Amino acid sequence: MRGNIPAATVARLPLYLRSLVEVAASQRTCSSEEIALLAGVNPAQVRKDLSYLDPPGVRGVGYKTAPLRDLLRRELGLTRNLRVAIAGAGNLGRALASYPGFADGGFEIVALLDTDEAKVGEMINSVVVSSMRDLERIIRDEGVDIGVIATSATAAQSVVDRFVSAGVQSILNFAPAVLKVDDRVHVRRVDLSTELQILAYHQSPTFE
Amino acid sequence: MRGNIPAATVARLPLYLRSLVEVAASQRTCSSEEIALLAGVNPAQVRKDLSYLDPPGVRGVGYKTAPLRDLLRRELGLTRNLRVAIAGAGNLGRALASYPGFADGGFEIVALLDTDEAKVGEMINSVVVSSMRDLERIIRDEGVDIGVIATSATAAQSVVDRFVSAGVQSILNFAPAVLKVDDRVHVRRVDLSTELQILAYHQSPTFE
DNA sequence: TAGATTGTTAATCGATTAACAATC
DNA sequence: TAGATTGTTAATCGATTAACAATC
Repeated sequence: MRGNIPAATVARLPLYLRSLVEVAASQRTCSSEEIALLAGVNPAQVRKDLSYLDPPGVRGVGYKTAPLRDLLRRELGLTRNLRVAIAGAGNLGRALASYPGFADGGFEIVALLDTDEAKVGEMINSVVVSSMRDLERIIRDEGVDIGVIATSATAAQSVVDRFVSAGVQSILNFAPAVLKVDDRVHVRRVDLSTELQILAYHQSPTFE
Repeated sequence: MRGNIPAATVARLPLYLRSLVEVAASQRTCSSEEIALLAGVNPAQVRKDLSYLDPPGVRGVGYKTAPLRDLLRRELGLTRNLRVAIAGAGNLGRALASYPGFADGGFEIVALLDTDEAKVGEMINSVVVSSMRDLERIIRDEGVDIGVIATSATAAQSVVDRFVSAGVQSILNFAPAVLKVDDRVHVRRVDLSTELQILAYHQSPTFE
């Protein structure tokens, strides 16, 4: 049942989970149509996506809200309290370390690393900045599951190489760079300037 | 020629542009294979995508680097110096205001808004924080093209409604919420906790 | 039973890519 | 001319969604 869920479906599961958390407060069951409305997708899409997970759905009634929410949490691995290290304690790294959505989702920021020794020892949202030199030791000692790259584009590749060598298999990359990694490593790219440029396209004078 | 470019193609243009800026320093021409390697996509994809733009390609030789770079800049609308307002001067809003990739891409942050009057007047990267109450006036006076939502999820919908009413047609949403807007408005969602949750999926014990 | 909604199939849609003719 | 690489077609692949049988 696992491992063959399409990537596009996996990417929508967090959206469904958010919708269910919202609905769970007031309803014991909810329909694919309600979930779809909150998630901004097609109801058939919701049913198809959920069907991969053997969901607690009852024909003619809907999905049992709380059990479906819990199923999604389990499937996404959010019951495991994953440990996150952030490389780069610049403005972005600091903002990420303080981002409430991370802690809410069961993620724990266990390290914030920077090459600037002047920043080492500084406290940001109850995480102490460590030296980038200690990256390997920290990953091992802290049992880091996920690495976040909030460094410059030039530093990004070497940092990700060190993360991967030390055993980190999941990377969230905020640096404006395309990282080259082993096929087994999962990289997700969040590229702020790319996003703005895509919006800029729709602003072009010739458009519409 | 414009307006019928597939969304998936548009989303890759910034990646090609970045590759070309890199290559332009040392090469007068470059092949689809070189661009593909740097952008992390298939060479046929590159040729197909560029073919929508009537590119400066020469069979047997490659694309003329500088003209192609400039064409991409024009197509993306980066020659227009677009004006950006950021709603929310929390950690994320501040980090965005200071993000070098924005200024580099020809985007100008012209406003940073917050409901907290204590923050009003504060200076962040040469932008003064304004009161959220003045949103409509600022959008008009400053000629804002793109709105960035860096508020809480609860405030996001009302802020985007005000942006849209005031004439902003392009929105970059960092709030963990699905915004409901008119079809003509372009919204791009950057959801940090969703990205982490997708990575978490690949960390699940049952996976692989 | 009538009404509702899931689960699933099959059709549609769109995006990716292999292949190759055009041509520098 | 031989070699290279674009531009484009057609095949493939995968994702979305309409439709409906199953069933509460």
